[in-house]
Amino acid sequence: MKRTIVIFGALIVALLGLMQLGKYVLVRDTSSAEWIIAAIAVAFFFIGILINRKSQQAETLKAGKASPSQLNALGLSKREYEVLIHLSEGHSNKEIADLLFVTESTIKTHVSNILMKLDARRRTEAIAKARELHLITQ
Amino acid sequence: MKRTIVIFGALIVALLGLMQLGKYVLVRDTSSAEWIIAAIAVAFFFIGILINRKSQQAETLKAGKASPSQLNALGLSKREYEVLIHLSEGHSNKEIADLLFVTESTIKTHVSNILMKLDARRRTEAIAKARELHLITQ
DNA sequence: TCAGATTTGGTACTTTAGTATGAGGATGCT
DNA sequence: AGCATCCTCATACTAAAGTACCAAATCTGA
Repeated sequence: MKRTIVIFGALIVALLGLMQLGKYVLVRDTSSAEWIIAAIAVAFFFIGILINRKSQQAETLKAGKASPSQLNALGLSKREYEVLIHLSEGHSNKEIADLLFVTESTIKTHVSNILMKLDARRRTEAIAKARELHLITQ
Repeated sequence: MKRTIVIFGALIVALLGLMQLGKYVLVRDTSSAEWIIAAIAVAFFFIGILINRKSQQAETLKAGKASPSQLNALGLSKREYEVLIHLSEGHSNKEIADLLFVTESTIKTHVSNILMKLDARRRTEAIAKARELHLITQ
């Protein structure tokens, strides 16, 4: 999260720098100014998507209702809990990977760790145990 | 998804329009050009957030859709329902087979039928849907 | 700032799950 | 008795899941 702020700050600085550059370019060549503005617009468009994506991941965590102490007792990390939630929703490893913007490999690692920590041999057993422990609501 | 493309296209057109406007403004006053660029950047930043949020809302909608319950309506047989219960308890096909004194083959057939009738692609998805339909308690 | 935990990702396998298809016996309804 | 449905089981695959190790980049708490 800290890194996001740093990156965003750097982008602001970069934008200001571009503006200083623009002072000399814009007055001379109007057609190239169009491209610079377009680039800035597109860049910020995607930055908006990225930042929003980050914050929505945080919301997903808050949505699940498990106390940090509970997770701590089991040794489940934040990310692992997040995967566990998607698991209980019936998603495949590939689907979870796409939802969290990582590879299927990563999800397999997380799932393996979840199974170990919940002492389960299958994802369905992990879901059942998580429900018993009230890690999952509904 | 089509609408997203249309919206994005409209934004591009709007950007081009702004540029045409910029041709007359920028060349005259350089300091105001900075503000225009900043405004465009900020605007696209939030547009990025909005579009991203729209697409995520659509996914959420698809996920939550409950249809009329009861076994009969779904066409689930008694035996299939029995298997479904064991499924939700986290048992493997082999374990369920032993619990019900039949072969794993038989359980596979039952599970396949359950998946078809619940319109699920995985046992975990079937469990999630069965829970939504209150076929499974707790 | 440094160690330990977390997150991510890969390769190479083994094991379960799930699909498609067919088929015989049991059951219930008319 | 006849027909539909259910339950059972099998074979032969394909597709996911899961295991075991390893490795590197990040984060976090002292």
